[in-house]
Formats: sequence, C-alpha cells, structure tokens
Amino acid sequence: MLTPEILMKSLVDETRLRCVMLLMAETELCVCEFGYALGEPQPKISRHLGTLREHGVVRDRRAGQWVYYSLHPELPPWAASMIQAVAQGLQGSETHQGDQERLWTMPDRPGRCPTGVCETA
Amino acid sequence: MLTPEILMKSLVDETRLRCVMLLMAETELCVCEFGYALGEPQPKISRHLGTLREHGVVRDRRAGQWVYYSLHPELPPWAASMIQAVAQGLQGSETHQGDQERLWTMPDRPGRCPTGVCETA
DNA sequence: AACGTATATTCGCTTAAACAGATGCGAGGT
DNA sequence: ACCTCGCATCTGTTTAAGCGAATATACGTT
Repeated sequence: MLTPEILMKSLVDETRLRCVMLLMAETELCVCEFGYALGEPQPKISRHLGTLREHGVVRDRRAGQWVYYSLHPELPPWAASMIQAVAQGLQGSETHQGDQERLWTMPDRPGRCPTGVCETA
Repeated sequence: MLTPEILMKSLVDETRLRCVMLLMAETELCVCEFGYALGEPQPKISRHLGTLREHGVVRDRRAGQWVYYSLHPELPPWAASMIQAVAQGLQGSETHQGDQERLWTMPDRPGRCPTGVCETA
C-alpha cells in the first residue's frame, strides 16, 4: 500500500520525478521515450521505472516489444494531490520543460503512426 | 528559494516529517518539545530542525533559552498544498498520532503556564 | 564568576541508494 | 534458426546522508 513516506522516497530521486512529471502530461510512455526525453541511459531509466512500479506509483503494460508506463489508475486522492502540488511547484522549471519539448521532437515514437493521424487498430 | 526537490528532500527523512506534522497542529514548538514528543535525543532533533530551517521550510525564533520553531510563514502555495496532502495521507498513522498524544501529556511545557490559563505578559 | 539548562555543532562511522557497464531475456522479423 | 531491438537485471564501486557520542555555545540564575 502506498504511504506518504513511500511516495516521498519515490519522488525524491530526480530521474523518477522527471518520469512522473512526464506522465502527468503524456498519460502513457514507453521506456525508450523516457530515455530519449531525459537523455539518460536505458538501464537507468528502467531501474527507476521499476522502483516506481514496485512502490505502486505507476503501472506497466506490455505491448509487443514495448512496455508502456502510466500513472497508477488507483492513486489515493492525497497522492494525486501531492503530485499535483509538485507539478505546480515545477512550473517553468528548465529541466522539466526541456524533457517535455525533447519528447515532442522525438522521431519515430512507438505507438504513433508517422502521419500523426492515428487510428486504433 | 524553496523548490519541490528541496521540500521532498526535507520531508523524506522520518524525523523531519514527524516534526513538520507536529507543526501542522501546534503552530509553534521548541526543541525540547519535539524531543519529548518523538522520544529522540536532542542533538538529533536539533540537527534536523536545522536543515528544515536552511531549506526554508520552518522558521526559528529565540525566546530566552528556548528556540521556537514554526512552519515558515511564507511557504509558497504549492508547498502548503503538498504538506497538506501528506498530512491527509498520514491520517490515522500510529507514529504521528502517538507523537501528538505524547506532546499533550508532556509535563512543564515551556511557554504554557502550569494552570493552562495563559496570559500574554 | 560559576553553574545548570536549552540548543547547536563537530567527529568518525555506517548504511542505503544511485551509478556505469556488462549481461540476460523476450518479442518480432527475415 | 538466427538476428535485432526493447527492456530488465546483475556486479562492483562510489557517494550522500543519517547516526551516536562528545563537545561547544548561549542564556539565565545565583
């Protein structure tokens, strides 16, 4: 079960915080997208997403060779509030704004068709 | 300036979190009161209150031989929200409830007159 | 000035956690 | 069957941060 102590531990690491903040805007991302946006090596990203999953902060879903992560759908209200407050405090942060923009310019993002007009198969 | 990263670092330590939670209910406490409520040695308490002060989470005020700590009066809104969310998530927590009650039963709390009816000199 | 109380700081040690790099594993594609 | 790609895990090392114990400082009292 998720406690404030655990959520704190989850978000105190910069890499994990950046991942969670990306998920606030993008709802679902695969490991390589995190890696590209943060400019960090894949094992590092994977490890941190793993601890976020163990802590119950995010959820993962396998789709072919990709694993998509999203915020856990059953976050307790206080946890959602807390993450929301953090996001608000990070408004205009260079780092997080940069992550966002880098993600936008990522070529060949999995799950998006090249034209940008996606149909649900 | 207080950032989410710093606030997170502040609250990720259990001792500091317990102190801040006490300050949500009591508004102002001196070091010995924290020590009594938490049952922790004085140097430990002092050190953690020191880092909370450096981080801008709390403020201190000297009154004679006592130093009173309170939440910083100019906490940014997102920080207040975050602390509020944490407090909500800790509802019913054994530890924090215990701290509260132990404080209540502390004998000879400085600043309170023995009768319980205090006049402002 | 000497003492007691309240608080702060220093020191050496220990431990938790992050890191890089290498390797393992599963899913597709040819 | 082989190869590639995306992801996970392992290993050994490094570093940040908390701890207890001792000591220092500040204040008030006598």
